[in-house]
Amino acid sequence: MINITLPDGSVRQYQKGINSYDIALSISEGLARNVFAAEVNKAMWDLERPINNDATVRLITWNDDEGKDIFWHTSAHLMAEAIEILYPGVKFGIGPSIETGFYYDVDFLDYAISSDDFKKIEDKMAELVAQKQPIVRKEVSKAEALSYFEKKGDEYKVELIRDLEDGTITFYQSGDFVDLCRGPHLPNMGFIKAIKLLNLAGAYWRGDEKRKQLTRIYGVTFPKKKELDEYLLLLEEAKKRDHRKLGKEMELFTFSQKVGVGLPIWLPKGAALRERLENFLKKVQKEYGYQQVICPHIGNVELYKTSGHFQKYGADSFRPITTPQEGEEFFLKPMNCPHHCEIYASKPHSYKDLPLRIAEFGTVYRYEQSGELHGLTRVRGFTQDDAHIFCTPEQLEEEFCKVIDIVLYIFKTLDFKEFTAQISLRDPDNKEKYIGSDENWQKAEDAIMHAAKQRNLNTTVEIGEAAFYGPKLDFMVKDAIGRKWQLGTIQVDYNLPERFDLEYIGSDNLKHRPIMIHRAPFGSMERFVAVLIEHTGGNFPLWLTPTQAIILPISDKYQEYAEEVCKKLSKMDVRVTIDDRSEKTGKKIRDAELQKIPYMIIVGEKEMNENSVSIRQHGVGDLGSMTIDGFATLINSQIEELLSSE
RNA sequence: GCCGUUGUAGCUCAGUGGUAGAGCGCUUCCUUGGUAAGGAAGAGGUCACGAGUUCAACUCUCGUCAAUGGCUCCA
Repeated sequence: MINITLPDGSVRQYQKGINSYDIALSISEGLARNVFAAEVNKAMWDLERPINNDATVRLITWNDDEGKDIFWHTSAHLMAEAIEILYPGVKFGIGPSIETGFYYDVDFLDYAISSDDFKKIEDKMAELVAQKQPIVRKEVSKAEALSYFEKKGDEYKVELIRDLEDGTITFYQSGDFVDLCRGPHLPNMGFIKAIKLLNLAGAYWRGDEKRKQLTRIYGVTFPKKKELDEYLLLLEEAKKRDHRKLGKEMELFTFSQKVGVGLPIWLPKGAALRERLENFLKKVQKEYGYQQVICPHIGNVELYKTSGHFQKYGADSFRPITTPQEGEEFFLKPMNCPHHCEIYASKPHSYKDLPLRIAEFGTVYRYEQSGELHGLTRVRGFTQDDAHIFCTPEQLEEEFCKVIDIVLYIFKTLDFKEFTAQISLRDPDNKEKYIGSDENWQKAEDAIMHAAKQRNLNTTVEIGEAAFYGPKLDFMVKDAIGRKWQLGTIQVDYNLPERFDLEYIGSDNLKHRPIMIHRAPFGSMERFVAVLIEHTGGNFPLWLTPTQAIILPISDKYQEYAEEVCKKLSKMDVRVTIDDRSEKTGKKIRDAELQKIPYMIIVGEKEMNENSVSIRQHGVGDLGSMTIDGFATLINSQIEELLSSE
């Protein structure tokens, strides 16, 4: 007999050699039906693998993250099996599960494959599911593994096996399809009740753009049809919120081929929205002791040689601008930091001047490969809500905390409720990738960790993701439908102060090197507005939205009164327009609702006589009538309440 | 940059080797209507661009550009 410890701490006795399925069955039949695999002494095991010693066992179902991982990983095998049957001779790369679903990289040889083939593959997968094929694990020696795939002619698997250690290699077989795989897997394919192949893309073998490009097929599966339907609905919802679509519909921004790809053009409504965001941040920053500066859009090549950016990125930048006579070279500004370093260097500093916080909405230009461009989130010209803080080592942590406070205030104001802070540290085994002394790195990393802890941030740590000049903290927010976006960033930099030879006189009357903090709470205006559009679905908060209210006269007879109301409200800082078309009220309401305008003001005979307005709220309905002043107060107090809730 | 897909009216999209279509929007007229679509008429297109095949190309082929889904990249 062996002792099995379950997650609730209870210990049960079983015959030696029992498997996790039978353990599940001994608990309940329902559990046994739903269990995929088990965590045995912290390792993931297949259900049917016998347990011969005392162990701690956690049964894994769909409700566990590991369960989804197993489910989708098995689904990748299922798809590969179907593909192998339909396209004999194809070769397989890797086929992992991903955050939602799975993919498999396939070398389709001479087969021409397109999304039209998905139906065929899905049908074959369903057919295999109906057979409830068992998935069988087999331990093989490295020699056996190599010989199998060499014989099969699959050089990708052979390459993978070469990197593995003998004695750790397992195969998984379903039907005639055999794959190199660590597992674990579902006990059989019968669990996979709903299948959808989503898209198809090129993907380099092992992510190396010099190597062969395989065809990657993405798919998603679920244990219940209903869950697939819900997922597809979510995709629909995401499509509706797409900032590129809404940005066009709401006339916020546009692109022009003649102006150039990846160069967003802000239309009046979008520009006004952006300006409100900028003013909001400027006001906050002023309270935190920042000073605004303005720098030119180009910089002499020497500036970037000093900063080191020329050496690192010069070849991948827009080509330099040269003067016709003197042969000077300028680069379009790809970041604001070197300019700001020169501002610091423009006069001597005492420790009493620090921290110096200089801020700029700085427009920068970066060459991005054409295939990278995406709406407002990846562009070639954008404006950073940038600032650089020059401080003493003693001030670093406090300054860092203050930046976190600004970011938290912004998130709160803009209703981003869920977020995590990703702390990127350097890879200690790869120190040559970074510059600066161990001591400084240690100090900077400690400062970030302490600051994050002090502000109670929910953090994740990524080793090796630091910038080459220092560690950083990036905020990842979850939007209203659960998608993750990277927004603000805070970085600690020991490098640029060194390169620009920046210094201050300390209390000891000696020269010291300041530390620089780079920070952009929004990231960039473009990216932030894009995320805001997708987060709100275009229903911006009242203080930001382009049009806060629209006046709908019941008929042309009340046009004059409508104009009077419009004038009065505008004077009280309400952004209001009039729908003066000769349409019925129902039509005007419908259009205003579709335009996502927060308030509709209906005026007719009754309102004109009473000198009042009838209000309808977007997505809510009729709010009844009130005075014009009353409505302006309603709107302005709502905004005030939100913006003063620090 | 690489692989796949797409490109028809301002927008969303049908369509065919033989004179270019719908809905919405726009203009004009009728209607003056009280909380999600009143009616009629009209304007609007080098079918992304360039070559080729053909008696004939928006349609087929090739190329270019752009958008798009990924990959790689992201100071």
